[in-house]
Amino acid sequence: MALTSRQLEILTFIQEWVRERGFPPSHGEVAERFGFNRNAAREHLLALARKGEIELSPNDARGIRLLKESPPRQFELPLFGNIAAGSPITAPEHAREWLKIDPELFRPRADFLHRVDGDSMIDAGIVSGDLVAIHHQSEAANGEIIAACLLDRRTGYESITLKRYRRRGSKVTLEPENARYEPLVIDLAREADVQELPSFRIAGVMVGLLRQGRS
Amino acid sequence: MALTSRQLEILTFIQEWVRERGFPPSHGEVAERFGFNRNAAREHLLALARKGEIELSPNDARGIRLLKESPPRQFELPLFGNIAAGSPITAPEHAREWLKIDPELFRPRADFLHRVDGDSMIDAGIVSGDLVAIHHQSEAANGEIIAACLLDRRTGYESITLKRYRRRGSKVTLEPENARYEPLVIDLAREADVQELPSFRIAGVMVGLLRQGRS
DNA sequence: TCAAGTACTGTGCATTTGCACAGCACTGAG
DNA sequence: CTCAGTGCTGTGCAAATGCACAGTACTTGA
Repeated sequence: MALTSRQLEILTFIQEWVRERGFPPSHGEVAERFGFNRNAAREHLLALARKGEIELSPNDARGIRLLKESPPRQFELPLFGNIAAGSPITAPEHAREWLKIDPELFRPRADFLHRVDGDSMIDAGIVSGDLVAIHHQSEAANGEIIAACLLDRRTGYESITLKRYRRRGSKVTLEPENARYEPLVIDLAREADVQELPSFRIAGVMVGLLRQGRS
Repeated sequence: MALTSRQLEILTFIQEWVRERGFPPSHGEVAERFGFNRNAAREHLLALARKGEIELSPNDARGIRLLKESPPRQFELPLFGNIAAGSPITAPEHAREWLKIDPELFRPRADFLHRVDGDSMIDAGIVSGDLVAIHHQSEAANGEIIAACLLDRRTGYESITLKRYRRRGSKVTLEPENARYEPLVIDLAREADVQELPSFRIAGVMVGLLRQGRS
């Protein structure tokens, strides 16, 4: 049986409510949202139940179950910007936004996304604006693309850049994938003593890429 | 913080309850299940909230949101291979596999994924093995990257390739993004009469890209 | 030994909630 | 014209619900 436009409005409201809060609204909350009586809300719910859209559990507060499109609560991944103050830059609180994407889509699991800025990795097929999926780990194998976390000692700000990682002894090379850019060389031994060079740590390794757009 | 065995029991109970009924249990229902006081249930819920397993909405009946575990059903997209018999190649039945990814992650919505084979689009940052998200539509603007569906009249097989689309009058050019490859030119006017050239249609336009892997 | 955390019982209370019953106005089909 | 269905208002109530406060008992790490 087809829904009226009013009933569809109410069904949509319930679906959104469940997605945002994890539990269904009460009669009163439906009524408040649409500016009508609690009993009107109840009758709408009964109508939606008659039409097979929802199931009502009698006498139970918020006893609404969505039947058709099971509320698609999805996995989400935090997207981080380039710069953040303090430690650690990849804490969930610093997330700019959350994208609905299953972390298990990547192997190993992705822990966060990082938006690429610039063309320094273009020869690896990574263009500006791409979202790189990162698995959080503090070590990497030679040749892997990593999210490197660089600390500017003067300002105290951390920034994340994508680079290909190579290490020989205490010398770490962060290589761009673009002939027009120079590799960054960091000596971990010197780093330990002197406090002048930008400190560096591995935020994670690249496990995938997401591009949103037509080109 | 780790959960105690009792807390895990209660968390599992809530998860099962939500899966079976579509809404969370009340304090009293938790208490009834385990045979203890309503207030004991409340304290368990507070503990689970402290430990980040759930989120409690104050003063709301059944105001429990499950944070960690997410119910199974997610949006999925069909992944098509390169070659398929008969028409239409992008029918869901022909899907090789389904990936858990939200179609609404892309704008406009993605309808299917296509695995890229070869390096003909490398200058657009699309490498072999990438999964290209395609929005199903039969027309495209000049300069857009499309999934072109080519029909081999001799064998009757269709194949999908990714190309940049340009049209001048009845002449359609499908351009690779790699200097080492030649564009494919199709004359729709001639196409209509003669039956020798490979027929072509637009399967959809590219709306995004997904790469699974470290490089 | 002390403090903190876990794991309960027990009481009481203001609010919320589902639900029932009584109406009213409008619409579209038979 | 009638009837069923939709879409509301308004009142009232018993039960359910979250929550605060007061206790008790056990365990565990400092």
